[in-house]
Amino acid sequence: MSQSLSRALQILIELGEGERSLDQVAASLEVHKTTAMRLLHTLEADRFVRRDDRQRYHLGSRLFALGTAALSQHAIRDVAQPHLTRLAAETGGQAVHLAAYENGTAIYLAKVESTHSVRMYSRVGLPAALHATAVGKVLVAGLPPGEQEAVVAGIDFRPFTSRTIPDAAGYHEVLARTREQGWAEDAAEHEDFINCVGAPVRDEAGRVVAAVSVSVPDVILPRDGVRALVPQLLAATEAISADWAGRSS
Amino acid sequence: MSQSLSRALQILIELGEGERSLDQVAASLEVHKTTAMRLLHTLEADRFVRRDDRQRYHLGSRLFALGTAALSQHAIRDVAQPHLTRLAAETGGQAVHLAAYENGTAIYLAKVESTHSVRMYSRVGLPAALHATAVGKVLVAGLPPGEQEAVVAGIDFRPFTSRTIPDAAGYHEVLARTREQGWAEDAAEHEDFINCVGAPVRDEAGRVVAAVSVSVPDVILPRDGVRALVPQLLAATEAISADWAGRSS
DNA sequence: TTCCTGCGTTGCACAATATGCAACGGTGAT
DNA sequence: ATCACCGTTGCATATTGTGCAACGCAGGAA
Repeated sequence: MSQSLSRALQILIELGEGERSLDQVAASLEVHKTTAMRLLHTLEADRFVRRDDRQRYHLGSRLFALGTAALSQHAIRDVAQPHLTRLAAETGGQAVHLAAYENGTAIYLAKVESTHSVRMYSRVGLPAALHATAVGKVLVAGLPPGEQEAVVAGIDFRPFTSRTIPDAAGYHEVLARTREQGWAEDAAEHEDFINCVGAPVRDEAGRVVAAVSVSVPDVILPRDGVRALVPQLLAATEAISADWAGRSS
Repeated sequence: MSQSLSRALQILIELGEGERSLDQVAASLEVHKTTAMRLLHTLEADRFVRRDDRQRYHLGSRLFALGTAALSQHAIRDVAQPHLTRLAAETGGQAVHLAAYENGTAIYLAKVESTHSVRMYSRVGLPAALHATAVGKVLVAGLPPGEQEAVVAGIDFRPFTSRTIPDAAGYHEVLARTREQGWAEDAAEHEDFINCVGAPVRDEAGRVVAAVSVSVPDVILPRDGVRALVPQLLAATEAISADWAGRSS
C-alpha cells in the first residue's frame, strides 16, 4: 500500500527489539542508507524515535503516550480489570489473561500475574497463538462464519508442544465444541505442563468482543482440576459482559 | 522529509486523542480521502491502527507492545524507580517525577503519584514545559552550550500562571542559578499553588541524563518548606547517578 | 603522523510511488 | 425515496521517495 510508511513501521517494530544504527536499519530493510535515514529523521522529528549520543536509534517517547492512549481506547480493558483481579484471587492466584481479536490475531490486553512464581511467555500487546491458546479458540469461534473461514485458512499450524492441534480439520472440531459448551480448553498445547480454560465476553448483541482465560501449571492442579474452574471463569465473563453492556449509561 | 510518513504519524497522534472516521482523518490532514485511506490501511496491516465494527479508527495493539518496549529502552527509568518511590515516601507522599531531555523537549519518564488527592497535569510520555517546570530548567541548564542556545531560542514563553518566566533574558538568569546551586525551583510558575524543586541525574562524565522533581501544593507546605526538601532530593539524584554509573557491571 | 573503519550527511537525476479526482456501492436515518 | 455518511476502486499525473556516489567527521590501530 504505502511503501515508505510500511518501511517506517518495520523500523519501529525492529527498534522494539533493541537499539540499531542507521546501517543496521538500512540493511534489515534492504534499502539504501539514505532512505533509512530520511525515515528515521521523520520519525525522530515527531519523537517516535530517539537517537542517543552514540548515534544509536531507540524508540522515542511519543510511544509512551500512544501506548497508554491505545490501552485506554480498548475500553473493555477497564471494564474487565476488577473482574480479572477477582477471578485470579478466587482461583488461587492463577494467571489470568484478557485478549481481543484484532486484524487476524488475538492480542493480550491485560494480564494478572500468577502468585506462583511460574513464568509464562505472554505480555500485554503481544499476539496469542490462535490455534494453541484458549483465548485464541474462543475468539475465532466467535467470529462471523465468513471471516472465521478466512482466518482459519491463514493460520500457520505450527506446533508448540506435542499436543498442539496440527491442522485445520482438528481445529474446526474444537471450534464447534467451543461454541457448544461456551468455553475452550488448552491442554498443554502451547506450553508443556500448562493447562488453560477460556471463555468469551459478549456485547448486547451477543457478539464476542474479548476472551478471558485462566492458566494453571500441572504441578499446581491437574487438567480435571482446571476444568473445575470453568464455573468461576464463566461467572467472571458473564459479569464483564453485563458491565460492558451497561457501560455507556 | 518523508511526506507520507509524516502524515501517517500525524494520524497516530490524532488517534491518540480519540477515535476518528476516514473523512475526519482526511479533513484534519488536509488530504484526499484516498490518501488517508491508504495510510490507514498500511497502519492497520501492522496493527498500529484498528477499525471497529462502526468503521471508526483507533490506535492498534502494536502500540501497547511498542509503548512498553519504549519504556524499557529508557534504562534510566528502571534504575531510578526505587529511588523515586523512596523519595516520595521520605517527603511525605509528594508527587515525584522523572524526566529526560529528548529532541527539544523534556519528557516525563516516570511518576509517583501524590498520596494527597491533588490532581496535577502530567503524565508519562507527555512533554514538560521547559521554561515553567523544575525538570525543564534542570535539563536545559545541563545541555552543552551550543545546543542550549538553540533550544532556548525555540522556546515559546507562553505564561501558565502569573509567575511564569516571561522571556529568554529571565530564563538565562535562572539557568545560571540552576547550574550554580545544582537544583532548580518552580514557584507556582506552571500551576497555581504548586511549588516544585528539581535536580539533575548525571552520568560518569557529569552530563545530565535526567531530572527528578518533587511537587508540593501550597496547602501542604509553603515555598520555604519545599526548599527544605532539597537535601533529600539531592540525596536521591546522587544515589540514582551512582547506580547509573555502575549499571553495566 | 597516517590509515583505516564506522557513523551520518548532502546533492542530484530518475522513475517509482503517492496523490487527487471522479464515480461507485454500501448502510442507516429522515 | 431520498439524503448523508462511510469506504472503495481505477486511472492519469507529477510529486515524492529512491538509489547512487562523494563527502565529513570521529575514533582506533598501526
